[in-house]
Amino acid sequence: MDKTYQPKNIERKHYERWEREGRFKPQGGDEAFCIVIPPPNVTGTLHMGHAFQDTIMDTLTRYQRLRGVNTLWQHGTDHAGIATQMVVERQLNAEGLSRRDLGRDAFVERVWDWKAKSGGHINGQLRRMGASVDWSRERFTMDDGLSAAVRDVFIQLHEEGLIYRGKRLVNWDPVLHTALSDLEVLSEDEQGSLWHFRYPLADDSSNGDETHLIVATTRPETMLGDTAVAVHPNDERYQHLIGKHVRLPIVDRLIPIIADDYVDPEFGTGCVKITPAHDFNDYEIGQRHNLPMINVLTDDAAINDDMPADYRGLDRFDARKKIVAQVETLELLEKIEPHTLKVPRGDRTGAVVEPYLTDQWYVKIAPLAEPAIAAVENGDIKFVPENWSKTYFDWMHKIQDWCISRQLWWGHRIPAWYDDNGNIFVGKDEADVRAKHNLSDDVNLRQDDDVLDTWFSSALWPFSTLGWPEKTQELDSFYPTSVLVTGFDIIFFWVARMIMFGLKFAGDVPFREVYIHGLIRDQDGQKMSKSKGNVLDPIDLIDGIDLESLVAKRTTGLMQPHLAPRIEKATRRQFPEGIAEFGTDALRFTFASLATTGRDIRFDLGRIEGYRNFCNKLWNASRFVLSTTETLDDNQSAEADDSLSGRWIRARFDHMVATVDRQLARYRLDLAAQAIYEFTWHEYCDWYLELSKATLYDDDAQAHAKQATMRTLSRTLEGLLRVMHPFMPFISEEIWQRVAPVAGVAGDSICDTVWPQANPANHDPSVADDMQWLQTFVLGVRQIRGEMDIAPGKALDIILVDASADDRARFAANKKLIMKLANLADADFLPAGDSEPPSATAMHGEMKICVPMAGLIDVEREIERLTKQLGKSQADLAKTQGKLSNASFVERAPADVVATEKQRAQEHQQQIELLEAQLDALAKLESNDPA
RNA sequence: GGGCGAUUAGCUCAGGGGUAGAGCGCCACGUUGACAUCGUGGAGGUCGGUGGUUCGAAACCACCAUCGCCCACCA
Repeated sequence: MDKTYQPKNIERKHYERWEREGRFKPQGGDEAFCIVIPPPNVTGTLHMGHAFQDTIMDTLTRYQRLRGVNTLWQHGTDHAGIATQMVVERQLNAEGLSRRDLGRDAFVERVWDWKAKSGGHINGQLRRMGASVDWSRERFTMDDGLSAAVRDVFIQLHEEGLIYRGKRLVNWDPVLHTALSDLEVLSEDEQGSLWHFRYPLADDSSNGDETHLIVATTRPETMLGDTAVAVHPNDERYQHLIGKHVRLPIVDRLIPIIADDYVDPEFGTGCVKITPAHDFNDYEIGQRHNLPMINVLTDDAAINDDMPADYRGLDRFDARKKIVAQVETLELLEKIEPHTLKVPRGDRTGAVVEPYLTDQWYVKIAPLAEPAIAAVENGDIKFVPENWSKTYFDWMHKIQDWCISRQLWWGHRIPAWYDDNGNIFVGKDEADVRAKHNLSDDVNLRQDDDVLDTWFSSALWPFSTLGWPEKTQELDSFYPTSVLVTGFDIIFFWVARMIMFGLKFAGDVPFREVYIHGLIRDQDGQKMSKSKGNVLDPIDLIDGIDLESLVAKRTTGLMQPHLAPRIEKATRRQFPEGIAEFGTDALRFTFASLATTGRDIRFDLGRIEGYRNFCNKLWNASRFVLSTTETLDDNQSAEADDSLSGRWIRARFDHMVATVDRQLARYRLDLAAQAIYEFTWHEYCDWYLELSKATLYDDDAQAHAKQATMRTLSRTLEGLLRVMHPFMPFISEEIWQRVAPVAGVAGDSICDTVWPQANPANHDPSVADDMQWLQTFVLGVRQIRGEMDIAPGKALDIILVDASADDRARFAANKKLIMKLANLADADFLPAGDSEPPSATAMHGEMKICVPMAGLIDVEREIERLTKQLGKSQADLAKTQGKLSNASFVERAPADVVATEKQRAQEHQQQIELLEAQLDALAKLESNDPA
């Protein structure tokens, strides 16, 4: 083995072999475990969020697989309608073409080409992450099977009246020329203005003094479509005007003054212009009052040809300026106030979205939402952490009908056909429609141009990927799936819709649990984004990247090129040496360690470096184990190490495994990882491995003792590798293949092993006590050494004073171990009657471990050291006595707590006496010292 | 306007009614036969604030402060 851990030498070969040997396929077993991957966009690349999420899913999957459970991690990709179409359109634009130049069929073909060309990229990256998805079952949302599922669902919902077509106000993206669902619209505060316009009262409505009403608006250009002015029904100022009319400026149309509760009399002037075709509230008011709806815009959000000639074809924002100017010219501009308002933008294009009147398809959601709410309420589905269910409920309880049609070309085309009279027929295809409705061939049919929202097919993912609507073996075995691992950002987009559709079509919940993880942010808590230039590529963390390449990567292809210098500067400051190669296992272990219950996760490079070091530690411990084995005979026949340390490490191993089991069951990968780290470094390496040297390097030790030590050393490591494997698949496999033969375990791959089971025989409290005694002894000597700056290489002579029979027995039993770990040259009990030499002292219960000073130790420093300890003991005693002197504590606290406290007081008291005596002796020594 | 979360060591974060934990960083010593991507020892926190519950609160409750996120139609 190399002296240092080199991840790049080991990762690919193992993955290729696992995949070749089909190790990720379901392998039987009565119990089943299934995760469906949240399908990444087919043309996407792996980002930190994916890498994190995939690590969690892979760890859970490999864990279950090792446990002998029939395990499937179902993989696939999403066609991502809008995102993919935009990518390809951008390419076309670069060639000076638009999708309309190509036409629909050619364009869609071109997207398929693009998918074929770049669709595999993220799969390659998933392999680098070690993801053990079953590649043989990979699906794509536009596969034939999945598309058929989409059609079936659409048809059934339509037949049940749960899908309908209607002319409604929708969120219109004027760049993409498509409707968006509410969820695809993001509203941010932006600085705008509130324009106050005077709307003159109609002649018969004014009464001398009163000549106009003042309305306030943030969207002046929509006034062209105003069909009323509304006031609050109880607003005294305007009572007398309700039912009268104003004359709409510019357009010169008479519009009524109506009364509606919606109006807040406190805001602005208490008069609201009503534009039913361009505002969601106004739309509802328009419905209530039977107002006409006047559309003023085109698909591009320019003023349409029904409007006054001066405005036709003007972009909405140019029209706004012109309207304001004209209103001012007409002396109807009361004032302009600065105003902060929410501006709705499309989540993909960033374009300001317009409420726009169009024909769209909708899912009637309430009947689907009801059982979906119940499933979470009654515990059929559990959110982890639990409080996300509240977020889910909040949204589900006020859920609106879902607009599912998109005016795109890339996606599942809506299976609806129209005849020349506008009748709608829904079916699998044209032939099916004709057959179902007895339409003869001379009836002209035209398929709906729209495609479905991508999330419509995503909603079917847990069952469509398993073969639905066919009744497959996979559905039978794996549905409902075990757990969905996802971020909170798509609870509404995806999780809720899967629950609704799963219950409706697959007859059960799609998953038993939903594990919601946090979002990966950068080290400052900023969201990672290209425009901020703070993106880390998981693959760069695995392979490393030099500074120049990193700078180039972060500064090319920016939407706002002017940010490049700033990004470059920040990157050079943060990564003066570029990014080192950490390897997949270190990255995965970092993600596991960060997988806490919080929402945000700051990705700190220090952590991954630490876990790379951890890998190296494991690597070298394994080198030690293997190199030692070489020098020994075959140890297969040897009994396990039955000494104190051997029994102790086995007990600690069991304890660690139990912790990992417990924490994985509750998705606390961080605590599971911590238990592995702690055991590996601080128990196995720091103690057992060092203790083993006392036997292995001891010329006097019996051969069978060495064999036994060797056996426990190698078997513990082998078991540890199995526990590590779900977290760090590569390094565990690499080392396992070398260690397994030594540990007497057969198999070609660590994937063939089974998860370790605790052995109750390993639990012996006396072992823990004895080991604790040994550790305290060694630590006592080390502390003197450390605080006195005695070189670690200097072997010490010590004298043990006031040792009890117990101490003597324990010392005798473990003398060689202690001598080795504390690096002692000699250790003797003080003969009865002798007085102890001047020493630095460690208290071990009632026993004193004395390091004679002779030439080594400074009296003053020892006094200082013990005084510090004394102070601490005194403070502790005071605290304990404070409690014990409190009558109600003694009376009301549980007996065992009081007993513990009493014992503590006694121990502190004893420590204090010993320390005081020792300090006394040192003080005398010092005063006698002529120096 | 509703809802959720956070506030613990210099930094990143666990924990949780019974004497405050980890990793990184820091200080000192050290190249002893797995590992300097290391070893040994050490320093460092009145657990955001104020009240309350309790024998006991960093933990539970209330309020407050600061920060963050989600949802919502105030023109």
